Amino acid sequence: MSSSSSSAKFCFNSTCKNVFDRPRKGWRRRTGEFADLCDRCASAYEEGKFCETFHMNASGWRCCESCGKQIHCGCIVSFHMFVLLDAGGIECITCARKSFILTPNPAWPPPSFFLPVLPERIKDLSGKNWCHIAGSGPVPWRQAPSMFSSSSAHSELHPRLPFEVDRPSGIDRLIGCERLSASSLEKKKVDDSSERLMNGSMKLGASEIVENGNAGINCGERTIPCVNIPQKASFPRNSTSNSHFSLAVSSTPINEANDQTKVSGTHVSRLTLSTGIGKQVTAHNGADSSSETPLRNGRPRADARARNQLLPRYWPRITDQELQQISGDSNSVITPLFEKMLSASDAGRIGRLVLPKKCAEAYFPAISQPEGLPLKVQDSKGTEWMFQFRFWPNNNSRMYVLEGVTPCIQSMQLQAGDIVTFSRIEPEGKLVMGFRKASTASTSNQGSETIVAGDGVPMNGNANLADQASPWSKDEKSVSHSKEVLGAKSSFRSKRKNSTLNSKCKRLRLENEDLVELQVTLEQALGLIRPAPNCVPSVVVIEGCEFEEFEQDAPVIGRPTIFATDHIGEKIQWVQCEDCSKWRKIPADAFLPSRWTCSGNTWDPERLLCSVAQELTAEQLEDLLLTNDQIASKKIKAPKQDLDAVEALEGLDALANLAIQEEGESLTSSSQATTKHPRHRAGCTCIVCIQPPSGKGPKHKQTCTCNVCLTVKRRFRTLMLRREKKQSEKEAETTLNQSQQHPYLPEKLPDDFIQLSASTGNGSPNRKTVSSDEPDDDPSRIRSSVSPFKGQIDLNIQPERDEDLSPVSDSGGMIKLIQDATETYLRERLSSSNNRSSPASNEKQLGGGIGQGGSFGQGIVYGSKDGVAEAEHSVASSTKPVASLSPER
DNA sequence: CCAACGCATGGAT
DNA sequence: AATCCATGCGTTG
Repeated sequence: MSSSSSSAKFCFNSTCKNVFDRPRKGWRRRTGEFADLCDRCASAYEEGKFCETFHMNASGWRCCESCGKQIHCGCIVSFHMFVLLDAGGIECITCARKSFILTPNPAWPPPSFFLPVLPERIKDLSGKNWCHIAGSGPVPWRQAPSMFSSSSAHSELHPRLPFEVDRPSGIDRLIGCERLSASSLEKKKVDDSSERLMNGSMKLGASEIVENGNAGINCGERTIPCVNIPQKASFPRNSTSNSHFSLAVSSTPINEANDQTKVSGTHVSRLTLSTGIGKQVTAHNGADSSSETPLRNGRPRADARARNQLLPRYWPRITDQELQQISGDSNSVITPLFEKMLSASDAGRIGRLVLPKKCAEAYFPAISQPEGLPLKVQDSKGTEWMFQFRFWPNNNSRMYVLEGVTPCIQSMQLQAGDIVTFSRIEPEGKLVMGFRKASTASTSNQGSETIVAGDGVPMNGNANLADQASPWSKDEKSVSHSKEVLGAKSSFRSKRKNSTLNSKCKRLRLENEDLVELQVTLEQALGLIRPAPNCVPSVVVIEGCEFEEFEQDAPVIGRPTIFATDHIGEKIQWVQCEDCSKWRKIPADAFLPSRWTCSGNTWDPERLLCSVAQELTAEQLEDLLLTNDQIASKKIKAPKQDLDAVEALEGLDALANLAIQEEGESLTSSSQATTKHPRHRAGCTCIVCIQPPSGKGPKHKQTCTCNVCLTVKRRFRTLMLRREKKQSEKEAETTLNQSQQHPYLPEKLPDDFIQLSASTGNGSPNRKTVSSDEPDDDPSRIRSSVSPFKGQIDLNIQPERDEDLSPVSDSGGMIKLIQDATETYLRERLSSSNNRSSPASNEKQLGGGIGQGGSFGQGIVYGSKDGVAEAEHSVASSTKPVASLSPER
């Protein structure tokens, strides 16, 4: 756009236009080049008087909320000299540094984006290097806005920057939407800074305007451009509209685009989408800004301030698509408020969604009584839900919860780890709840996936809002069908959460990438498992229930289908294409691979392509899914008379889930524990996830010798042995063993232990049928073990926790189990003279490994059911040893 | 006995 | 060190 740089012969200062022979460097432009200024302008710039000199009459002068210093917030020259406050107003960079503000607008870019850079950026701020700030590196959202701020003065002067192009439309749109009140609009004029926020930022801006309304005006006297490094800005005054900034951004040239990206994480996605022109997207953003504030909620400005402190994890990262889906065709403007990853509790049956305090206080109605009040929330499909927004007194504080969310959660098929987003539709002010499934990869049903780039920013931001590939229609009833999710695979990473997964993290969180959107009943899951070729599964009978056990080779996992009977009474199955989500009819006896697409529909050549419509009408599908769900739930409840059996079922269910998941993608070492509870994993059916919150669910005592526990023990042992065996075999092929006795081998091993090793180590018994109390399952063995662990099996232990895993504190039999298994493992290794690992490593296995808990826990021990699941899972997919259990790995 | 309620606890930030 | 918030769990109906 403008000529400024090197080749320019005219002063870049549009108000000057002097011709010069030897340009002097001014501020850095977004392109990375420096504005070439004439001597006079350059001097002014260098002296920090540029704005004062050239923009005195321009709008955008504001006072620092802290020190009162006046700053021209409307131009590029000084854009980095201040930050926008969420609550409105601005703060000069000096004060900002002192108070560490940079709190992102809730509706803004992912923290990951800016946070890390923040400090540096601040540093840069004082420097006149725009590039650093806007161009090359992440820019704190607050500043970002400034880039787009409009300085009334300037449009005429400067050649427009690329990103300015679209603004007008944005503005129009904004106005059209009536998002901004007259006053706010007016303020905009005066108050550039507030206006220019992009996306989220824009919202901010808007809010600021509304909230502080006068922020900009306060400074009335623009006389004293207080700020530091005046640089020249060049934005058309119109650009003020908040919303538009994002648009503008999108149209920006590459460099600038990049900058933008950095500027606003959230936007990024939008920008991407709306590359060409600001679309509604923009509108959304912009709109938001205006609406977002406390005003709306009738909250005092103080609240707004509080919002500034929203934790990054709650920052909404709604994508354009999501926004569009929410707003549909309407002219509504969506203001993303916040988002939250569902915890096990949130997603459980309790029906209580814990709301981040700050978010609740900032965006939800103020409530003074614990009872709170009913809150109507619309989902992305337009369905309205009524929740009770309330709080519990907690530590002199409050804990806000949304009660009665179960139906909604189920409707959206959400699980722990999924993310719910709260937005507000403007101008109605309605709350909208969207969601983003943790898994994305092939979630065809959603028609969108959210891939998170390394930086944590959704790259193609899609439809988080659910499977509504369709524009929202108020009439459309959202129906939950667990089946719909069956094909879902998880594959996206959430960098955000990664940070919490370090070793220090005792409670593993559900990582998006690990999430499995599988919700199948035991039978469904088992039905998906078929014996591998040439493998005869043994059958385990637990409390009258028979379960196939694949001890030799991992079973084959099939794709979930829904069995039904067609109109002519013929038994069929319905299966959902992983790519297009369409449901296809296949023969009842067909067994599909876990990943199945229309192209595999060999039974119906006419429907080999995803483009071909599905036979089922929406209604039929709904019925089908509903029916399926009902059947599934019945099946689960049926055997409830026997707790143990139930436990087993649940465990197996989880196992099945895991197995299925694994088939889709290898299990990462990280656990799929839900947000905070190690026992909860995708598919977890523990008390929190599937039981009432009372905490009275059945638990297994350490001394429990129920069939479930025994089975767990046995299977785990089997798993370990099998794993070891395989590994040994592998190693044997490539390595000759040298060591005879491992110095760290326990001196004394139970006799039966050895037997066990010998018997199971060489080959798994191919039992046709085994009862849970078969010899090798003898729990007494474990109890009598010499192991330092005195505890009995406690299926409820939290293996993830170091303390639980340490010999000293171990209270769980599972630990014991692990210990035994490990010993077995070592023993076997030794006996087979297959000693490849160094003493040290072995030691680690024995002690450190266990102590670390994380390792074992992740792979094997989780609560009773999970324990079973894990073990089973491992057995089923014997090729997938638990990471930590395998020293060689 | 089950569910739901709501406060308490304690890990994480 | 304070606060947040996920989950536990006692209490109540």
